[in-house]
Amino acid sequence: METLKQRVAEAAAEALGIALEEARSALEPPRDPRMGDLALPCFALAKRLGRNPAEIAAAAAARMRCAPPLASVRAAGPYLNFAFVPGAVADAVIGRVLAEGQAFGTSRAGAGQTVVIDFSSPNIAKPFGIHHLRSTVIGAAIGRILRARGHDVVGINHLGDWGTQFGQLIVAFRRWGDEERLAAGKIPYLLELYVRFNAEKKEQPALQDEARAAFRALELGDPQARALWRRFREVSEAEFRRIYDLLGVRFEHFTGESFYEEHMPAVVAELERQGLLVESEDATIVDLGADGLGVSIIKKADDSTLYMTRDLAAAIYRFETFRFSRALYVVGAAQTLHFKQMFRVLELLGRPFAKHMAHVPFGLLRFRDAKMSTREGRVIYLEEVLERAVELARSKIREKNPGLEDADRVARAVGIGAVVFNDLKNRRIKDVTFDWDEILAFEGDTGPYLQYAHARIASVFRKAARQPAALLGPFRFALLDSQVERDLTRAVSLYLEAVARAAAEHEPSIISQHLLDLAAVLNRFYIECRILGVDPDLSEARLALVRAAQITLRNGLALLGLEAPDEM
RNA sequence: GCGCCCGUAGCUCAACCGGACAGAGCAUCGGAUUUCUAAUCCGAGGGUUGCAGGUUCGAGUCCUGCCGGGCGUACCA
Repeated sequence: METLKQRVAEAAAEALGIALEEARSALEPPRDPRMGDLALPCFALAKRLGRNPAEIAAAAAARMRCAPPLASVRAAGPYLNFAFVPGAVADAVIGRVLAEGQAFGTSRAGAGQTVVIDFSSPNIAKPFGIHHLRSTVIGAAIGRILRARGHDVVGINHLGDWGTQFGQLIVAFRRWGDEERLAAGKIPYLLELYVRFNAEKKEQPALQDEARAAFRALELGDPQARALWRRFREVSEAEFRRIYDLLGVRFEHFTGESFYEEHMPAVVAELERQGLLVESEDATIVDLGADGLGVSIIKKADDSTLYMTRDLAAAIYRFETFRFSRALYVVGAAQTLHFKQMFRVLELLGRPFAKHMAHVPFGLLRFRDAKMSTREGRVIYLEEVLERAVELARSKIREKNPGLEDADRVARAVGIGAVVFNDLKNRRIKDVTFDWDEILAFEGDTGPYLQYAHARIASVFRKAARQPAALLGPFRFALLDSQVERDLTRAVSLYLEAVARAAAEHEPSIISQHLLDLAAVLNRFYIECRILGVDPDLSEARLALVRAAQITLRNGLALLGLEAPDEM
């Protein structure tokens, strides 16, 4: 495809009298594929020459020699549209996809660059709720996308395992807790204690002081407090790992905030040494008023730390450990100010790597009845959502494909795929409203829709009793000149661009949207074109085409964290 | 109050550096299955892109103001 584009750029540059590079960068795939394979808008040139863009396009079209692989050059208003001879695009793309297989879509663009991604990061002792899905799934997808671009990716789960809330839990457990019930009830039991604490706090405000004191003791290393805290952490981690297994999410580092505890004093001392610390209202702060960022609290009035202190220590630690060229924080948009403050404080500390850190925000999860407060114990467990989705997938399989071997595995892939894709489908900054019907949908723009398109192609190969690997060519791609066939070829070739953009923008939805488009064309093709039982050359060419589309779908789904079963 | 984000069809959303008639899914209605899985496909209706200005050859996209919603705004994360 690149060489085809190069050929057009050369011809266009000559006809228009512009630089080759200019022509190259101006060439774009037309929005409507019926306009051709490439288009060159003449607006910029028209402006420079002070002439009408449509005239320029018309004149250039008349002047251009049109030799294969170029089939036609047409001026359409201010656009110069190019179409290749039938099969030219397929020749350039399909063979490559078949040869590269699961490497199709990967590159070495980011080779030698380490990217650390902080994502998921749930709080221990609390349920892994549906609201943790976003950071987990978006962060994991960005990690896989960057890895596909050749980056060294370090995924870090920055567990919320430190802070006043553990003081609360320690107090609650001492007052009302029971080890046996903890062993049996796990996180829901811890949640129960947490909820009770928050309820009783309303009657006895002194409890909050007690909790603060308990956290203070924890920070000072009180053995009893430590032991309880360790217990909470164990219980939580075991449950989190189970969820990550279901989602297929892996971390290179599974270290919570507490890990940075010992690194905090040095950071505070350095802030002090550089004269950045100010006492204010009994707390210790960095004043960022000059930057319009308010104040950043480093230590509370009682000298205990906050998450800012820990995040600063973590950032420095991560740079010193990984020498990252980029550090990403996949954290909700509500924390934008926190990260702006943090990056600024690091700059003030004279850490140049601050410029290579970025907050990758995403929109809030909201609920229709707006009463999903963890403090009140109203939570939707992610595991429950996943289980329901898998159960629904299982019943669909019973209905549509009763003989399916491996139905359990497929039900898991499809059910979980539906939930995961639902969160990656739209631009991450959009808020999402939790809706059972939507998250459990298997039709329309959904994960199962993509998986279905993939499975249909696998089914064709089964029917033909052909091993995809035995598809050797040469192929007569010139036979693939209907509109759907060209559209499908185009959708496959545009995948590369989608991955590149998704990586650059840290935006998995660009891939999601492209795959939806690809699957839609593929399904349309499937209805309109017979693959088997037609002229042998045509059949081979179509097999190659759908195989390429299938590989592309599978690779894209893998980047998003979805499996692509061969049958469903 | 101030700051940031969002506002596109009844609902949920697309629309790459501003560019060719703003596209999908859901829902509604009507159709397609002796042929490779109907978790699919085809068709129909449905839009003053929140409002008002501005910049530009050209604005859903950029700028200003306003309206609506959300989040944040000192000892939670």
